[in-house]
Amino acid sequence: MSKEQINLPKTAFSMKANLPVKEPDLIKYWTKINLYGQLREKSKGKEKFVLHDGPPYANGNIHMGTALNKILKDIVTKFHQMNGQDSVYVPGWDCHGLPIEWKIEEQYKKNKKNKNDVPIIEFRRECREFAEKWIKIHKDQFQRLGVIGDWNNYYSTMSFEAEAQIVRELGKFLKEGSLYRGFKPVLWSTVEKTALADAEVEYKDHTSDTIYAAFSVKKSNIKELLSCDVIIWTTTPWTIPANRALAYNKNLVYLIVKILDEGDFKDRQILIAEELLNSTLKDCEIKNYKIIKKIKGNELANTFCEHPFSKLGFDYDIPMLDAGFVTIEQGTGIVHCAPSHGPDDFNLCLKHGMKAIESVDDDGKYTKNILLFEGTHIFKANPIVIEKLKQQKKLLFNGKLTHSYPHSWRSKAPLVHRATPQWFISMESHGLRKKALNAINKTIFYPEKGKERLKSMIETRPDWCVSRQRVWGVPLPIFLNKADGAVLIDDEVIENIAKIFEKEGSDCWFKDDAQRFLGKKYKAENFIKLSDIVEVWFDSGSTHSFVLENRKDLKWPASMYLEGSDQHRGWFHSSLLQSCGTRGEAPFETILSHGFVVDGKGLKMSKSLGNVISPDDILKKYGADILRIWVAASNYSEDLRIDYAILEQHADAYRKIRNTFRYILGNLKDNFSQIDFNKIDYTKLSELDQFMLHKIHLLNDCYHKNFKAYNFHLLYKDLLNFCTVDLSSFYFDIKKDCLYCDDINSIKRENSLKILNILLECLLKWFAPILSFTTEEIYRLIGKEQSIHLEKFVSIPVCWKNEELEKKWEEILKIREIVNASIEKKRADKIIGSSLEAEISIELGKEKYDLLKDYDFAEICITSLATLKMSDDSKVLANVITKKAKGKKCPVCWKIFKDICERHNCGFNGKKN
RNA sequence: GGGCCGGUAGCUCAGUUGGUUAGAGCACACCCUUGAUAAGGGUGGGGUCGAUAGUUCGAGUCUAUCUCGGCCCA
Repeated sequence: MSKEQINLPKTAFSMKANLPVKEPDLIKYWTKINLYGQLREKSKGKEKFVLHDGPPYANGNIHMGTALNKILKDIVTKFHQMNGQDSVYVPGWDCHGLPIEWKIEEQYKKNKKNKNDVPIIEFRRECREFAEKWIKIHKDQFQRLGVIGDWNNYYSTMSFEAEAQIVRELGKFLKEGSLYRGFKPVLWSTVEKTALADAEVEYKDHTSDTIYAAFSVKKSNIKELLSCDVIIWTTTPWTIPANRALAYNKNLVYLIVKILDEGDFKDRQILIAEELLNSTLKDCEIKNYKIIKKIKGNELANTFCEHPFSKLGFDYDIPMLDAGFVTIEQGTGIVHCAPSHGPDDFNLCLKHGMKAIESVDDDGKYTKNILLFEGTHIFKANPIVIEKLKQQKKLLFNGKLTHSYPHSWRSKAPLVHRATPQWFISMESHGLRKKALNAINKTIFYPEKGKERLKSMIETRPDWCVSRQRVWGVPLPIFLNKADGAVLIDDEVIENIAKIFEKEGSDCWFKDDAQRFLGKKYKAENFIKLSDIVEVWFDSGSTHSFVLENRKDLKWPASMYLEGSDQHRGWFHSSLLQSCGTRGEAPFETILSHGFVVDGKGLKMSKSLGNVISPDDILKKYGADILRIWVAASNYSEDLRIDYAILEQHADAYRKIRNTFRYILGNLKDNFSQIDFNKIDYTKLSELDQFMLHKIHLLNDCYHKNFKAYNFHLLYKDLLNFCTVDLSSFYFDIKKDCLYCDDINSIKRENSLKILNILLECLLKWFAPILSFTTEEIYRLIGKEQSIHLEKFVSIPVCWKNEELEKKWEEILKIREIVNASIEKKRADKIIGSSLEAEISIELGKEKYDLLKDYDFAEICITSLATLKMSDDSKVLANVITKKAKGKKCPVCWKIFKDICERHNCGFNGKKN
């Protein structure tokens, strides 16, 4: 039969992808051939591109956000590798910190074990094992996504090497003098004499003393304020002795009110927020009053008050400061600030150069820093404060309030905010803020808006608190002189500690004698060894030093940091500060930040909404390549939506791409032959083939332009459109006739196959960074010796660009559309079915006719016959008349001829003569 | 509550310095094909550009307010 005479496509490349089954085999292949090793070997000496991995926390299964991040990193890495660079990716993990401590404590609880009975060393060992366990799990999960990296030599913040380097890095700040001892309020239990983390706090009802206290105005730009008392309301009267400032909100409206009732405040003027007037009057039982003046909040700038106890020795200025945290929910619209006793207070005062002091000791007693109250327990101080306020005629009113209040989850005792000794890195003392802002200016951000975001955070952030009163972390390598409390600053000691940590890790800090760390120069008996640990953001902020600088295969600074947009506050931020403080420059040249994964409606994923999709679900149902398409097709500069409808759409697109490959492979019978692009005899090709080469050139240009701007979603869209519009519905559709029906030795057919070979190579390489598995599957199928990921991008000869030809073919395509519409009409009228049943006549204006008269529109429009006529009307675009073709159908090429099909020389009996 | 970012067809995305009737692909519907066949081709429908008000001869684009959502902070 006729089927034997034609060249139908044949390929081993299955239509069904079956990715969940095939992908793991490809991962095994990559491991077997040591792909990562080969990549490094092959790109020795090439320009390095180092995407430095932001370490995920070694805890819990990966979620969509992590998957997105890793796939984006892999896509970027592969692009640069194929672009001819040595693109190195070393994955890492963040291992110290509270969340892991909690996990271990949780296990203790289950086993009825008391944490305090467990030696620190034992506890830390369990934390380390926990982190190790999750690194192993993550490693498999990340590799399953198709991520290529140095999985055998990953980095971790708990490696001995890392712990040692973190000590050295801290040493630099210590030596410089920007690391200083200060005080910062933390939630403190006076019963357990310990600080508590947020998660260890329970909120329950507590009855507090409340006071309305008066701060007399000392200096102000507003005349009427000079004889006025600023009224504050607080539930912690015991913090009044530590007061240093008053906070207002510049957006509120305030009133000066004269009190007419009998009492301490008769005929005195008070300042409160307009919106809180009524509630305050009611609370304080004020009946008669008069409003004197209305003041806008912003007019309160540069106002200073005196402390209510100023006559008792508290004789300092109390500035009024603008603060966003002042609201009209409760109180008077003016908030009393004691920097040692509240985080808001602390931050606001620090911003204005007022640091917290040690006002209360471990037991809860006032220190010598608080006049009149030294030695008094804060929980017994309220009545004394109230009494003294009364004496000074500064108490407008006092009462009780039952409200939600933090308590310790263990002892159930009420907690207080208490300034404790902490270690800070100063933003100002050595110009850190300035250095960091400078470094931001030199950094390229994708998308650009990231720059402003990071900048505004650095501009306003307070000093960096790097100490934690915890155990699972790198010890703060600090000794204090017992005699005068001075910090020991000595390079030799730091280096000695680092050397010891390098050898055996930092556990020894908690069990060995201090003398071991001090060396021979100092006597341990004269020093106090700190037991604080370094906050984990300093750990991960230091990765550039123990990863980028220490490894020969990497470079400093990194070419790129790539993380979720939350890391402007996190890793981008801490790395920038750490590096600017120690090296004066950012550890990255560019920053790429991506949005968050949300559900199909744009809502965040949560268990309660039931809209959570895990990477594992997708891998099982669709495979990693579909997930990778989702990443590539989404605009990462905003939030990325995902649900099963969206995934289904991408799965459809995948099928289209897969079938594009299948068509090519089928017609090549899986025999790919490498074409030297520069040796193509361009002039011997048909115009249609030349047009395809031009399209390839155009697409390649856009591809590289989009890759350089990291616009993957535009790049992917171009590729997909090329497959559907240019190839499937145009070039492939037309070429079927030639490929199936022309003589195997015909030059036209041979040339077509050349184009298919070129297309296959281009498509494989264009798609390889995204469809890492499928392109490799094809590479295996066509018998390539090496992995696709070892290849470089194609280089397209400039001579393929042919704009004149493009103009002409754009016209032809327009005419083709008109022809299609005309054929469709006849089809709807049931006159014809297949387009080969049609014969068309096209009438063109003179100009177009002259341009196109030699083109075979039967081939272009896939009809049996096409005639061109010149229209009398020169303005006519194209008039098309479609008729049912008369004659008989050639059993080989299915075209309809009046007499015989010359190509197949057949007399319509299905046999060649 | 504050800061920043965003809302264009069912979906993923385009939309230059404000300027014709807001585009593409997919999905959908209908038709064709049965020699890419759990494929392929053709045609078509679908948008008050989050809402309102304003600036302008003219607004998806500029301004204000609101609303919904996200991140960070509190």
